[in-house]
Amino acid sequence: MTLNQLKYALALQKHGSFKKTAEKLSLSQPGLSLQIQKLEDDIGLILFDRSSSPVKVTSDGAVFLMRAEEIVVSANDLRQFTTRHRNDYSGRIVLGAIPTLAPFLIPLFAEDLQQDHPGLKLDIHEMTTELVIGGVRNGELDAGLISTPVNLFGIETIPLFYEKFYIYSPGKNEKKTEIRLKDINYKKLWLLNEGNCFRDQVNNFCDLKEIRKDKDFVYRSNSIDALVRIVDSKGGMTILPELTTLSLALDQEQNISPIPGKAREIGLVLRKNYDKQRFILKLEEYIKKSIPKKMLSSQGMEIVDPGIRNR
Amino acid sequence: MTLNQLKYALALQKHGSFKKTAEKLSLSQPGLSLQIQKLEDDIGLILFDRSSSPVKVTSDGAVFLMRAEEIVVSANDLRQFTTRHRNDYSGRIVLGAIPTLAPFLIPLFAEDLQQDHPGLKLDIHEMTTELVIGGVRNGELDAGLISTPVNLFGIETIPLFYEKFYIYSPGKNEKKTEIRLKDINYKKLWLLNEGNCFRDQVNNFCDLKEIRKDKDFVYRSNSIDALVRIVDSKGGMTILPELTTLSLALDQEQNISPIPGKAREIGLVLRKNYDKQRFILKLEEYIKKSIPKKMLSSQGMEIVDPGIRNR
DNA sequence: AATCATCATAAAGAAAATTTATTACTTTTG
DNA sequence: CAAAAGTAATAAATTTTCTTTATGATGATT
Repeated sequence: MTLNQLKYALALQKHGSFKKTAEKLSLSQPGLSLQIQKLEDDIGLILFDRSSSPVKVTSDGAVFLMRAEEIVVSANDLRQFTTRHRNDYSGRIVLGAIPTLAPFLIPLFAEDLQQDHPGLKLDIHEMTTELVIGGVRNGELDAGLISTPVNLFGIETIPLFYEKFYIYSPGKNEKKTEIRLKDINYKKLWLLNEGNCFRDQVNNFCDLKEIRKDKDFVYRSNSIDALVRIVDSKGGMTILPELTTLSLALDQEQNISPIPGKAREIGLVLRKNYDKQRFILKLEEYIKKSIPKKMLSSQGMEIVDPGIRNR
Repeated sequence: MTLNQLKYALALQKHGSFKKTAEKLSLSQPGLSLQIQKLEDDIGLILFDRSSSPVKVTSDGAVFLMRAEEIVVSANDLRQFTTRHRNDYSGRIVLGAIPTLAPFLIPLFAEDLQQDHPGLKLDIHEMTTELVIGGVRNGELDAGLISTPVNLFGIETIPLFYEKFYIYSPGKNEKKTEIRLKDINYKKLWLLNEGNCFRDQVNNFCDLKEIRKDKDFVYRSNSIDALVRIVDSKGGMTILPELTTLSLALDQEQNISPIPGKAREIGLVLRKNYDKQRFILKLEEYIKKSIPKKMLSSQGMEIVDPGIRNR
């Protein structure tokens, strides 16, 4: 007794002829005939009296088909429900994101996403990479936005886009072209607090040991914005990820120059086989839609390792 | 989305592990895995989170499976209903039967049938073959008990058993062995009224033209019993079908001798593909059960044609 | 780290559904 | 009454689907 057999029998009841019904079902006449026979055989009752034309439902058949119809209707309802539900993203996504990314990325897509899916609540927490991963692991977070690659047990990564590194140094900047790493004046370099993976990544291509520990002014921050403000007022330079530069004021934009050949990868992390995977894929879609297209590929640049140790 | 897939998914929800569930379903683990994947693919929702052990139902899955369960339960109910209904023979069967058969056959099985199926009402009408066939054709009768074979459009025949012919002639019967046809004394032969197929059949092997029309006593009857009673009182002889002889009194049994090599076939007739076929098959079962076993086969005897003209 | 357990994937095999061709009945028509 | 037409059943072949065996990947346990 299969759902199809029930559907066939109901159609036959409705149309009254094997031939016509088979056509309606886009099925051959023997195909229908055989399935009806199989059903009758299975349930041990004769459903149709084929002697008359149109085919007549037997008394047994009438009772059976009444109940069969309920089942088929329920099944159709359920199918409808799934297609509706498939496009329904009502719910809450709790997201962890690193501070060098969140304030610049979230505004790019949050508006559109909420417009298209009003039922979807985004709950975003700024935190370090380590905390993001911990949160994803223990289920406090539905997903994380961090610099990848990571290779951890039970964690799945979806790469999103690639950010070049920029030097920000205001004032008398002679050549607005690409700057070479050796041009960096470590004595005047301001960087994020330790614990930020962005600082670790910078350490991959700058020798931060050169930074003088005996500066007369120290400012510890996890915020890129704060850093820029410091540089603007006190001079010197800092290093910015690409997304940051998109929201700079016009006069500030004068002060940036790209560091060639290197980029960090930004990705979504989540538990493997995750419950709300469907939601996260929707998130991915909207993030990618909001990012400048050229940032979606690494364009052959070296991906700077975020230095997340395994396990 | 098939009933089986829904059943599988529900079982998986219940048991929490693909391996265990597959065992319970007597299915291989990949078999189950594949079917679940197919279902998820079909409905476009992920039902199970395989990352944890035991496997966990997703939020989407929980809603889906709740509704799926209703469907599966309904389907199981329907199946139960059919098996119960299959053994339920409540209803009425309207049966036409020829007078040379009905009074001797019906008592043999009616008791048992009604005992086993108290809901079944037998409604039996004695009538000629012609009327039986007409009644079956136009639906007034559910089936008929007549002497077969018949070969008529829209009429199906189920052969039941074979009756030998007996000569009944009381008194000074010398040889109780088989009698030869030429021994028949036509002047003393009593027969049924015209219109009875039994008379027609006798006509097949006796020359009824020999019967004197100018008898001084004429008795027209459709009843075998009446005939026997006449013969008992007035002498002479008659011809009886085999079933009749089963209910003769002991002293009457002395008076019978079989006519060798000839028999009439008794069968059920009904409309082809008939609504209540199931009931008729049950009837067949009980009739055959009640008849002496040797009568169930024709044993190489010539089947005397009941002379039913086609169409 | 090595073993164990569980699920996914691939390929082969078995079973079921479906199709085309044909036959058997009836009904309709000439 | 016979020939033609229409409808469903049956047979055989084909396609599709389900299921199994074998294997690989991943995460938990020791």
